[in-house]
Amino acid sequence: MRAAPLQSRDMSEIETNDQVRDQARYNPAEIEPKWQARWDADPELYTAEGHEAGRPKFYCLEMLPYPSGQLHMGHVRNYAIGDALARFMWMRGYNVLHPMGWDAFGLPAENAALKNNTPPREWTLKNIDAMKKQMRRMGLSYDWSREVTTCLPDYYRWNQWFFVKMFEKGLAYRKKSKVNWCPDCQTVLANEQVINGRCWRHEETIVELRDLTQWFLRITKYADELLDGLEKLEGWPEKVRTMQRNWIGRSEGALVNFAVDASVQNANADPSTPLRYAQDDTCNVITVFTTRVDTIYGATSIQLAPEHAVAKAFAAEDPALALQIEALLEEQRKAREADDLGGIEKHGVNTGRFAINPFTQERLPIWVGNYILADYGTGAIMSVPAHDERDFEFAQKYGLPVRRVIAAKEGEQPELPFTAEDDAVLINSREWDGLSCVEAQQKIAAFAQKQGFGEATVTYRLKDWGVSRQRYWGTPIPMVYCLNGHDSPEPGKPCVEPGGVVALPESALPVLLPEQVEITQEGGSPLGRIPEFLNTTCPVCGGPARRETDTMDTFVDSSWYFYRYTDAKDDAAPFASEKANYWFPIDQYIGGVEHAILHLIYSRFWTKVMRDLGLIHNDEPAERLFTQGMVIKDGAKMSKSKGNVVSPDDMITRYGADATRMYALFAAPPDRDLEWQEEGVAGISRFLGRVYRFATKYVDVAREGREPHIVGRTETDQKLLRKLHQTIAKITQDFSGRWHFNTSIAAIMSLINEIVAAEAAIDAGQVSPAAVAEVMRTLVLLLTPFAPFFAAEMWEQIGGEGVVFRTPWPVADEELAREDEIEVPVQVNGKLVNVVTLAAGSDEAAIKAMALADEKVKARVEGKNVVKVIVVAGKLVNLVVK
RNA sequence: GCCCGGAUGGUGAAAUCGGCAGACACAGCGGACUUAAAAUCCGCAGACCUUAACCGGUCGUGGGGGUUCAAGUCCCCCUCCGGGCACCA
Repeated sequence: MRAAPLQSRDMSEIETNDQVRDQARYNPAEIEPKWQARWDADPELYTAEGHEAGRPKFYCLEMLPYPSGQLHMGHVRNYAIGDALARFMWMRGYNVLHPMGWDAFGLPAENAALKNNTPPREWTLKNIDAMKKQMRRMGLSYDWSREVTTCLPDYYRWNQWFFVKMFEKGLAYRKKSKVNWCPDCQTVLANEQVINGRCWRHEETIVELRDLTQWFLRITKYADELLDGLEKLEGWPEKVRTMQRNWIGRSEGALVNFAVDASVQNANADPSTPLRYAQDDTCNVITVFTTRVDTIYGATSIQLAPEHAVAKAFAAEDPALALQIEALLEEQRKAREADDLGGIEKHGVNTGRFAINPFTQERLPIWVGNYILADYGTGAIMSVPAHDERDFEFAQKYGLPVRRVIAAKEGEQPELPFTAEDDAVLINSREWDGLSCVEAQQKIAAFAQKQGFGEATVTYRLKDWGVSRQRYWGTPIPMVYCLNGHDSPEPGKPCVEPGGVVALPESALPVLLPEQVEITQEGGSPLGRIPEFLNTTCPVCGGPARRETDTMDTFVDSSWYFYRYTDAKDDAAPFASEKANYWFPIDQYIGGVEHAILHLIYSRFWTKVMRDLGLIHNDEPAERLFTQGMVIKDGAKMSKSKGNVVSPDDMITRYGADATRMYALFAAPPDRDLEWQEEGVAGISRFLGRVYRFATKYVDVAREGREPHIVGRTETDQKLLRKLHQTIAKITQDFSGRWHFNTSIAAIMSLINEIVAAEAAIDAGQVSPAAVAEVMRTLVLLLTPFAPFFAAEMWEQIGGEGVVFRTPWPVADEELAREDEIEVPVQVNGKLVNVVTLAAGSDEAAIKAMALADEKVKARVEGKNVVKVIVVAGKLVNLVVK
């Protein structure tokens, strides 16, 4: 399918066909650059005003892209949606903030540096330039005066500022732990960046676990607030809220201490030892986490994760056991890599040791199980086979006793394991017998706490956010390690303990990323290889110090960028509170669902931290969130590897930006996946051509008709205006409701079909110029959010005043839109028989009479009894006959 | 296994509150214009049966049941596709 030939009218005069010569061709290749040049020359065009504007504000935001250098169709779709909304809101009289920026730190710049020997900064800025050109070419209404580029010091210095603030509040801390390591990225990843055991950027790459000391942000401190806040986010898709709920994974339960049996080992075991976690290395007490402490009388063994400290301690004294535990560990590791942790068969080893149930004083065998996760709860459980499916499976396999402690409902004999807890009642639990499970959970936990060997607790799946990255192209973490050793346990050696870590004062910020750096394949904190960067002085004692060489996760950048838009040039603060408080929360955030638990949970956390720092008032960043569907080609997501990528530039060259954008909105509702079909873009281009041809033909009529003369309306006038106002109403409604722009555009097409059908009537003088003028003027306004170049050109041609997208959105006149006749389908026994036409507003009796008088209906009813007549006003009539 | 989506003509889809299923397009077919083609304009178009043709009829929104005067839409069961979570104690 080729585009319409981009020839001018002059050329077509060579043709002999008069009709072709009369009709001006729609030529986006001429129109779009012309308007783009005018708009680019007017930096004020899309500038959001301050709060003094006196109009209601509207913050419309699309997720900022990574500057890869190329827009893809997903971007086009995302921005076409956002731009339509922003333009609509402008026309509705809102003070609109519609900014754009660049998520400009990250690994691809380093990879490109290796490949092309181009410094990351240069490569990135060049890409930004190229993509900005593409965006301008698309005609997007961004306020470029607020552009944010996260890799520039005027932005990332505030990342550092926030980091120091968080450090001071105890929200940023260093700890050694098992972390996810991507061998491809050569760096650590946060939990959220590991998808099914693989790197979020490398689908094929299995993430390894390494023990490293890393910086963490205490997102878990806000776990409950992040969870509870989801309830109030009614403008967010339920899907995203559910994903975040799952991710936070709040679970109420209890910790209980089981003393390791002193008669076998550890004579000092003391059941009242303070509660401890698996990571601790003393081993005379095992703390288990359970959500079913009510079943504690049914516990028949203790199960430890293979990595549990107590298991390790036992292994240290027993080489055979050590080998077996090592094997279990290896199994877990393999299963994790195969992404089938749930699939491995449960088994374990008996350590030969015992732990004492503090409620019964019973000795329970201690096992190490391959199904126990070290990183959830305490890494140790009490096994209650009667009331837990996994424990049951395990107990069956090893012949461990199964002891029932929950009664079934009366009359029921459910099989074990019996896991229900609703109105079930305890048995075989001594003084707790007869209590409901829920009651028992509370009372038993309270009792354990009173006795000092347990407590009620809450655990989360959510872990603190690991933000250290062993990479160059990111925000330097603004911390130093004092070599003088003040606060350090061993003077003269680098401080690695919390006491020796020093945050840089605000005056020392930003810590600039050095430009002259050798990027190597190995990664691994290249900053450590630059002495000028590494060596510094301690801001506390003035002695020699070493800088932190890790950089921050790039998700830090995107966690608060949208606040910076409100005050992008501020060099005294990340932003002025007053400005952020005017614009926030974001009224509409639009982006892909792939960020549901990455960016979207981090930025909610960051907002809460900023609120607690007193910078802002809002609890949540965005009032409403919209997640658009993917762009598909030949049934698969567009990707280089599948070779099904359609280039936006190519589309724009062939069909124009307007047609490309409009197709992205027309081909499917925005929340669904969209199959890209080039024929469809050609169709939209044809549609615009139809409008163009019609409009240019009646330009003079439209101009003349602008003079208001009071004349009676002809019948065709009425008809056209009715359709026009119905269309206004339809589109206005689509914008405020479901955003089904596909139907909005269909409505405009339908309107054009009717207008073109009336062409003969117009030529015959049966349509008044005023009506033609109103129709044309309004039609152009309706097209503005979807095809801004086209609308601007048409607006100019028909003599519209001012800038088309600052012209008020048309208001539907209900009176004009009302049909004077209605068509009422008549059914007999639910089957359509005929459609009768009658005056709008006819009462039920009139509709019924009309229906019964219809010949076809009569024929159907002949000789039968009309049992019932259902008249639905304005909808239909159904006769029930026998 | 659990939790969300989704399944409608040859294709993308529409039907927003239970009321004419298939709007609007794409592809296709027929016609007009043209020496011809492109472009453009007009028209046809769910499937099947019946008919020379008109007329007419039956079926039809993944499958099966139900509620209702009336179901793509509500209820129950099932299949398939996409996404999320998953030995989370």
